[in-house]
Amino acid sequence: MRSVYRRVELLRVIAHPIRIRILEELTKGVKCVSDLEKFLDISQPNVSQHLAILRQYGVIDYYMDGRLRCYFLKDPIIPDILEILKKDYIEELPAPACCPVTKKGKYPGRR
Amino acid sequence: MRSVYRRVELLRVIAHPIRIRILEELTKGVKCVSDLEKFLDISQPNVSQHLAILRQYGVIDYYMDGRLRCYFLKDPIIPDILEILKKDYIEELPAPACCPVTKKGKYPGRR
DNA sequence: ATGTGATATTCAAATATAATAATATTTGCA
DNA sequence: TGCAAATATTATTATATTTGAATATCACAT
Repeated sequence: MRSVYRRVELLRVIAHPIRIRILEELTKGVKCVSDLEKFLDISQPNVSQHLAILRQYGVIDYYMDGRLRCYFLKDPIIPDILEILKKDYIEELPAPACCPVTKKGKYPGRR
Repeated sequence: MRSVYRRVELLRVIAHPIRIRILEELTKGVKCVSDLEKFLDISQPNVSQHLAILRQYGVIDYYMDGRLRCYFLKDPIIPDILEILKKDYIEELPAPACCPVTKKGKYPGRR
């Protein structure tokens, strides 16, 4: 069982609007830098910077096709996370049984 | 279907080692600030700051029990994310069929 | 070998985030 | 009413992240 805390780093890397868009795009298939550049509508160096970060943490990788760098998803956690982010949660979690009551002795395991 | 990008903000909020620990602890049940303070072994104001951030984004909420603020999980996405973070992924994603080949015409949907 | 297209790297400036220290607020109780 | 426990808020400082601009690299074609 992998430590959750080693994965927090991964979350930080994913938790950026541009990088999430890159990852979503890559779930659809291989993309080269200039395609991502058009899709994201940001500067080429900035695309490369984000790709470098994602690659540095093992989230993505690439292969060469001529002079194109073809990036693809590598970390299998990504599709799972993206799926959860898309999921529609309508209900909040059930509040603890004691919740609405503001009296003593209602905090389980204390007092 | 909720927008992924509204959720990126949520990811950013979660993607912090202390806040992840708080959330993990809260999956086990209601906790008050001083209990979290002991558990996390950081200053009380810092605990409150992290709790404030989590609450601000609707991730957690609290009820009062005497002078205790009893915090609990509110956003139902949290247990799902924590579960995925704990999951043990052994295999990388299958590389694209063209991957090892470094020749022209291997980038699907291009050239 | 040289030029060009595709992409990466580096640096600096702007901005955001985190932790610490100090102080304030709130609540129950004597 | 006034004190103390529990918690929140604010300001400050330190650090990290993001972006843009400029430049460098690398691979192929000529």
